[in-house]
Amino acid sequence: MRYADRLDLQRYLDRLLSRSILTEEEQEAILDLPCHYENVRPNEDFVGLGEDVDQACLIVDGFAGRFDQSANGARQITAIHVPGDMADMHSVVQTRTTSALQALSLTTIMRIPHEAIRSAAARLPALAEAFWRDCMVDTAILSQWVVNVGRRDAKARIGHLICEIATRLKAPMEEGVIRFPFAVTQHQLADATGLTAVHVNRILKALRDDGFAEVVRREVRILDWQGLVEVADFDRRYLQIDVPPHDRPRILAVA
Amino acid sequence: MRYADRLDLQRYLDRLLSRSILTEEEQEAILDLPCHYENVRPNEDFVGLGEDVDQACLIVDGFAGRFDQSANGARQITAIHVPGDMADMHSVVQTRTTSALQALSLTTIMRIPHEAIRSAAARLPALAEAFWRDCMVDTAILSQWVVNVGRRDAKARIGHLICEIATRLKAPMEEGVIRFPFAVTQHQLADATGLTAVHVNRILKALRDDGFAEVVRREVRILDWQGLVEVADFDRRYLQIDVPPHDRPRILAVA
DNA sequence: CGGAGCCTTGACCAGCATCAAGTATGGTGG
DNA sequence: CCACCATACTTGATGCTGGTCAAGGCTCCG
Repeated sequence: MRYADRLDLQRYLDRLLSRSILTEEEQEAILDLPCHYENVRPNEDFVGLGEDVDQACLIVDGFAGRFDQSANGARQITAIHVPGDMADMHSVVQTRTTSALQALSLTTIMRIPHEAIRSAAARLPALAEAFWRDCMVDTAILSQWVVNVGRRDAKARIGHLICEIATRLKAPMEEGVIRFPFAVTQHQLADATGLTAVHVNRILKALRDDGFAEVVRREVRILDWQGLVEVADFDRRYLQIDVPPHDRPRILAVA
Repeated sequence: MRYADRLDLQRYLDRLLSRSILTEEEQEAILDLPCHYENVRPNEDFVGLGEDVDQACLIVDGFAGRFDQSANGARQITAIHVPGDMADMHSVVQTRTTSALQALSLTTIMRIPHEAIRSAAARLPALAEAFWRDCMVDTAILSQWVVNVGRRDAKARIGHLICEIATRLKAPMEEGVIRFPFAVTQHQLADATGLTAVHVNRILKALRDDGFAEVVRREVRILDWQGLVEVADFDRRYLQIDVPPHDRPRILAVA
């Protein structure tokens, strides 16, 4: 498995480079991070709530959810992480977790010791800046989730989530249809949108009947992207994908 | 006004010090930040949506809301900032705003040029770390807001917000009652909790009738803290106030 | 003393939750 | 290859939480 490391880290590096400017040396430091792989079964926590962690997790394959619990037992997913996401980079500066990370489907993760991330960030402060910036994109996404559950009706909530994931995965359109694997249950969709599984089922049916999108066998198919974007009130700018280079600030001058 | 600067910056520094370890030199750099004051009237934006900003805003007095808009015109407040908060420190690494900042009541802010913050962070990387960490606390709060609007009923939502603000303000208890000024309208409370102003009014009445808390003339009075905490499902740990020093990681060794 | 904004209350309604029962689907062991 | 089981999905009936619409009252300020 050792050979795969750099390929998977490269995907994370590409993510960083889409928003930050890094020198050769800085890029190399990312690719040299030590790590080890782990497979996580569906509904299994790989980071617990309230734990002290000393590793960060990169999603290699599958989907992970960030779970926040309310005391009455109701679960709420506050983020969905896709391959290439560093799901808890923030743990580097905040080791005590305030939410749990759970695999939504069979998921492969890479654990990277904080120690290695910290020493790289200390040696090359521009890396710390890139990490910080990436965390803030997650925050912008989270902010939109508050809007989603706070102000949109059920159809728009589900539609918005589908649009968001499709955009983050850069799912391509083929013959007018956007497809991507999305192995999450309707119950998990409900936990992400603040609805019940029964109502999610009805809404998916409505989206299918209206010809917007359908979820069949763990795969999403968007049949009418423009229409879905409209009912979902989706505006991709908050995701900050493809920030033009001249809009990428750098605290430290390029060496 | 020049003399007041350091006092107001000291409040922000105290905030940083409660979660990060900073040397004398680093602390001095915070207190030396240049800034200028500004008064903002209620419902006035002091940072617009989609703008490119080159200053960060510290709340000196009053309350500010972070507004995210959905296309159909429904407003959602995604964060409330209290005095001592740097409301948009994240703009240092992300200059294009994805949400607006608006004064909820008559508010005094301090604008601090990014240029000064960046040069301090570049010279003293531990400051960048402290800023990053503080941003992540805001993210943890945001995450709880998703739970709030997604999974709690109206009474718990309002209760939780009141508990959160009381805790962040460190409002003291006097004769069994916790009081603090909270000059926001019921309409703004509705925007923060994903409810309507009419329903907020009814819920406030219910909280009053139940003897938990009341909002009179722009002041909150919590009569039964334990009871309110219980109906609101409030657990203050996520706010990360008073992190013990040994739980404050530092990427860079103390000089 | 008048007006604007905010608060309050009532009547009615809709979106989503809840409860319940039945149907696919996929994995496992024989 | 099939029988079985667990999990997920589907659908219907019913009701509650919170939205909508409307009208009137309070408070502060000029």
